[in-house]
Amino acid sequence: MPVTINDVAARARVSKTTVSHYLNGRYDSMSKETRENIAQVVEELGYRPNALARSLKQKKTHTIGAIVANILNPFSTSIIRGVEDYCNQHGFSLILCNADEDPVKEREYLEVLADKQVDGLIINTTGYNNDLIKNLNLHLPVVLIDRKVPEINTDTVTSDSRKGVQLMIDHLIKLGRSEIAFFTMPYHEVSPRTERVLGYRQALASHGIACKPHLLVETILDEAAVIRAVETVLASPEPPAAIFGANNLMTMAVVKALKKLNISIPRDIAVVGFDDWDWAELIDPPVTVVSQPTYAMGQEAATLLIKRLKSKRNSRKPAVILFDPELVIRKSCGE
Amino acid sequence: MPVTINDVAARARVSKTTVSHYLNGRYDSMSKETRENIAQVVEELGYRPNALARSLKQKKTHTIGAIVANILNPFSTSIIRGVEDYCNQHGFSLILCNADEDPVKEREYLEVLADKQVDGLIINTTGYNNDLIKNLNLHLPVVLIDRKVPEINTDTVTSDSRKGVQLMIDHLIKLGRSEIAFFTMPYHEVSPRTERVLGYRQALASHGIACKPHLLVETILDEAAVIRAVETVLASPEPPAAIFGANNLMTMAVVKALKKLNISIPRDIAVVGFDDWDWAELIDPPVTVVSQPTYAMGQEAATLLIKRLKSKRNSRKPAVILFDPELVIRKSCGE
DNA sequence: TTGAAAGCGCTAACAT
DNA sequence: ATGTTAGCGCTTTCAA
Repeated sequence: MPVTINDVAARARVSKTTVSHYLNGRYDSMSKETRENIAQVVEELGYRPNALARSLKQKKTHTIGAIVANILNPFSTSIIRGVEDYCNQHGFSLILCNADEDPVKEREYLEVLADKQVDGLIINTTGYNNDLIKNLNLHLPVVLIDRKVPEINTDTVTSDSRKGVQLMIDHLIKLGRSEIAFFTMPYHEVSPRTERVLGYRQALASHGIACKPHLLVETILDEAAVIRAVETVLASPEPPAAIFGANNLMTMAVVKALKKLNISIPRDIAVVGFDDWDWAELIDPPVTVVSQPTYAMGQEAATLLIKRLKSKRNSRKPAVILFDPELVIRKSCGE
Repeated sequence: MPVTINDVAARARVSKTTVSHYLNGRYDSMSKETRENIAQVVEELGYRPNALARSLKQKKTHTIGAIVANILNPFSTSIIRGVEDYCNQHGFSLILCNADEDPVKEREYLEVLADKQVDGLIINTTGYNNDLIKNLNLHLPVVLIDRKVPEINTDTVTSDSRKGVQLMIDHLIKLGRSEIAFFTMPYHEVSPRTERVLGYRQALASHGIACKPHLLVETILDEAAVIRAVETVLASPEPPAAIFGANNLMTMAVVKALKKLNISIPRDIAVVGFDDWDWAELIDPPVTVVSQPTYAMGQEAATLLIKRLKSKRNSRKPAVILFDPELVIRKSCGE
């Protein structure tokens, strides 16, 4: 049986009230002797307070729940590192959940986290549980990360997708590659995807180029599916001079597909993408990307959340923080 | 104020005992009417039981804590996916923590998880908190993953590092590359690292080759440090024909270093590594590796833990599950 | 400076 | 089939 506050109180011959005071650092309201006495007993017994009991009473768990869309994506893990570091520095624990791009799983996690009475939530949402999230947000602060949801009026941190796409399209056109295909996952409902598609159209328009339907390709992130999509677009009467992947996973899938089809990058076609990651430069060829400051985004999300937790009443109105993406030029366009 | 079991009881005009029975599915001990009545009230009020209160009483949280050494490592995340899937399927939540290779952080997380009364622990340990882990293991089941600790007598799942290294060395020697450098992170105390070094010596010995001290290089996983280490070994009187990275991160660091130094793989030197990951084949050149079945290892760890949680008394004696690594031949040796 | 007592939201004997 | 009661381990008035 684990030792409880009663055991400590008994051994130290004081009431559990006093022990509680000690545990909560209210040393001024007890004699030096009792304090040292309790300290010693705690040490002897290896006593640790039961966080469940404490939280039940205090109605605070000092715990934040985070749900990421896909833990296998370096984009997510890098954000999480930012969240985590900030939480740690400020005395909060993190419960990390992986929705695996599955709205059902996401819903379950949202409920479990709420049931466990987390103090706040950081969510990289799938976009299909807005009702629930809005509801939870009535009782606890929520910060949305990466994917914003207009109908949920809460702190959001994301990056400027349209600007990012524009940067890249400008770059490609400067290199003379104006026939640009954009490869995206199904994008309805999911904000950065929608915005990147929008950004694609707008950026082309800004160069006086019309968006050709066959160059805007929507495919799931399945190896075979991407290969088929690549083959199709290359076999079209007007094949592209570059393929732009909507995120890192799509970009890698495209590179894989091209390799499998024995098509040389950048000789036969250029490949670029949204999102950077540690070993992007090791890819053959090192791939030119638009990079988001993921770690900083994670830190910012945690900052916003904890600020809200510390301020008595929900004072501030929701902030939407937009980070600036950056062009990282490597070799996949023949630069 | 969130709604409690009392609110439900009041509205349904029954005692909270009956509500509790309802919540726990003991429908046989209540009339159809009360059951439906309660169901409706629960629905109306959007009631969800407070997991904290429930756990405090039951002394079960149905939650497992997992600590990984480094969440940025695809090796860790893939294992976690396995753990997670299995936990989900069996009604357990997962609290995931990232020790970031830092024993101090690891210790904090171990304590937080224990304080939160998790039912069990899955740990990819740094190797520097054995005392604490041993202690926690007195009260709750622990499964060690990847890194085993002889002094902690508990379920462990790992893979056969020595066999893996042997596989790779055999392969290299068959290709005529018998001067093999082994690049490892500092390895004292950390079992797979120690075993891989041991495997390296033994595998060389099995081919009648002595281990040359300058070819066993120990370096931290820092970009500059690895570059220096690579330069040093290449400048030695007897430079290697291949470099073998002790894990995926080290292998990538070596590839990066070689690129920076403008040394061609595999023409000038071969590079191979332990651990596989999704985009290893996209690297230039696609790198030949020894692969561990990470997802299955995660599943197995969760299986062992949950089995122990379900069996009344700690019956079985600790199992040590050894998975078989596999050689994945790509192009980094000029195959 | 210390303690008694109530209560956080739930479950589980034990009645009835 | 339903309710009364005690209590999980802690914090927090309120009194002494």
